Amino acid sequence: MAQQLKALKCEDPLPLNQSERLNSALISWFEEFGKNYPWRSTNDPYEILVSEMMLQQTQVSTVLERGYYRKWLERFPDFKALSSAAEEEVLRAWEGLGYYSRARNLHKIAIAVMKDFEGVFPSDLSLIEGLPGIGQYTAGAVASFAFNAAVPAVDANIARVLARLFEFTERIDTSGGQKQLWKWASGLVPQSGARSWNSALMELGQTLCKAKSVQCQECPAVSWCLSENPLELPVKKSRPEITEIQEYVVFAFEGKRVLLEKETGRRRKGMWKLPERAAESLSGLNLLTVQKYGITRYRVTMNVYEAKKESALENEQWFSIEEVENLPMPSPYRRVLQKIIKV
DNA sequence: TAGCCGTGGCT
DNA sequence: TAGCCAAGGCT
Repeated sequence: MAQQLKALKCEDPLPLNQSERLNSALISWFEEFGKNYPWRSTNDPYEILVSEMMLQQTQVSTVLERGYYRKWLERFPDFKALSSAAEEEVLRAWEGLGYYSRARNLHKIAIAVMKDFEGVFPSDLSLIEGLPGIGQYTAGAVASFAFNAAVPAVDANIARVLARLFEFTERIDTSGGQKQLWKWASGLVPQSGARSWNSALMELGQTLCKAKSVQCQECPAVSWCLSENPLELPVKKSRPEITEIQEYVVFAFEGKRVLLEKETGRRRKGMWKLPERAAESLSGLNLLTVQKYGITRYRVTMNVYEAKKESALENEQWFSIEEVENLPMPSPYRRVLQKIIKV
């Protein structure tokens, strides 16, 4: 049967009968083995959008088991509630998930939905894709999951499955590679049942057709799969080299208040952290603790010094312990404060 | 296009 | 263990 798929490597879409048989094999498998995530048992665009934003570059277990999704929906149950929240509270609810622009964009989307769409999330793909923080994947995911629109949604899982299914040996992290994957995905997505189809394909990549391991003998698509060595696919450029850097911050605690600095740049914007200082200015101060963490392509060693008589610089403010608990703070700094003052 | 943006789980 | 990876998007 793999030969039949081979014929359509160049010619898309798949011959109709093959496409339908693959579809029904996948759907049957998904109905039997697919996991019942909370966002799979709702049609609410808001609940689905929240899950999609949280799941960008983030594993399901993190979103689910650490309670982010449930707590978010309790605190911000719909677009209206989210739109009227302060950004600081929105970021605090996102704390620990990383990529904080996702939270700021989700907040902006809620405001746009209330202001520009009369509180109703648009079902039109191009309107969805025009919202901040929503690209081709997330637009396709929300359109198909919430509205069952017959559109593809190629995430890392589906990209891997398709690259193997079609033995695609070119790089997938280029515009050409992406274009090919989306073309295959468009040809395969059924006119009715796109919601289940996209879920099933994703689930396959998540459970059987994983990056580092495969279970082809369990795979419902094995008869169609052209890949001889699935673990060698997909092909991507390797990650940039990790650079070690030092970070020098102060823990200034006076009159039961802590000095914090607000991030204003592109990185972790809107989050509060321990104030950064030049290394030379710290001589003579007591080194309280050292915290190592990674961020993007850096391996950071954070050196925390105990400051005396510190004065607030630009973007710096004093906060009580109670206030600190409600401020959004990147995980490494929260960890340090927890060690020092149990916040 | 390639670099950037966080964090934690997995092997 | 240390690198790899994850329901990506923006610039």
